[in-house]
Amino acid sequence: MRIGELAQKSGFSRDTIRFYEQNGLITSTVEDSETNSYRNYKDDCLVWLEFFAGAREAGMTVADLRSIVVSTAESCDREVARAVIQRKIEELEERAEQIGNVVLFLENTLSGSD
Amino acid sequence: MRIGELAQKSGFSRDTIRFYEQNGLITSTVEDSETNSYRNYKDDCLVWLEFFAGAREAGMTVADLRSIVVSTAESCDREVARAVIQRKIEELEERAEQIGNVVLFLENTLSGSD
DNA sequence: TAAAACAATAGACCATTGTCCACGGTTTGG
DNA sequence: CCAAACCGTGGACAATGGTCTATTGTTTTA
Repeated sequence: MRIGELAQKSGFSRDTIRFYEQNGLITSTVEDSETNSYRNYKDDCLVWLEFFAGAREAGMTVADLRSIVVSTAESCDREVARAVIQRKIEELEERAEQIGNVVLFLENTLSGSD
Repeated sequence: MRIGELAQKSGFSRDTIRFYEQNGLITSTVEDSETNSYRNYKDDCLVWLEFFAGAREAGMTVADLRSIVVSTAESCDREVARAVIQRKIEELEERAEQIGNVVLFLENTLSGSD
């Protein structure tokens, strides 16, 4: 599919998709046979983008996402991928714990304001 | 206390503390009686900074923190403060949920890579 | 009392994460 | 066939969250 369709389906702007592609988060192909230079995106780009949306919300950076994408690439060692992802999971769990602490602090602030 | 002590105790750099102060996250006083223009920070600045450290980790922005600080100021209506903080708590809980989703996706990626 | 350590201010500078714009080429609908 | 809609590229611009430097003044300490 072309970028417009991918943008529409994923909810990201074309600019953001190009930005992500420039940063190695997704890849596309350009058919030599074409007279244009339009990029073609496969369905798995959409799957990744859907993941990215949640992951960014969850506080992962573009660099984090790139490390995950790279680690899951064909060429990559399964164990390496496993380690990278496991590390990210741990970071997220730490973050979730931190959120719990902050919520407690805020709830305490609320009850203390009585 | 002065900025150096606050920096040492809080773990933030002096620059960051000044940045936070410029952005209304903490306040200080300058004694007229002093020959210098050194700022004095009260103990509650340290409490706030400790909170900020966790809150930033949890994904809250400086603007978020300012809204909380402002809402808890003496001059502010208790109900307004309550509403602001309650809203932030909800945002954090949404974020925590999002993190849960991302972790699931990643765990799925791991098991799918077998 | 002199050097070292500390402080204030202002402004430059940096990475991150996009967005917007101008320009020129391509495709598509009517 | 023509206009509208689409695409690519490159570069400017912006907000966020700091960091670093230069300059000048103050305090501490040996």
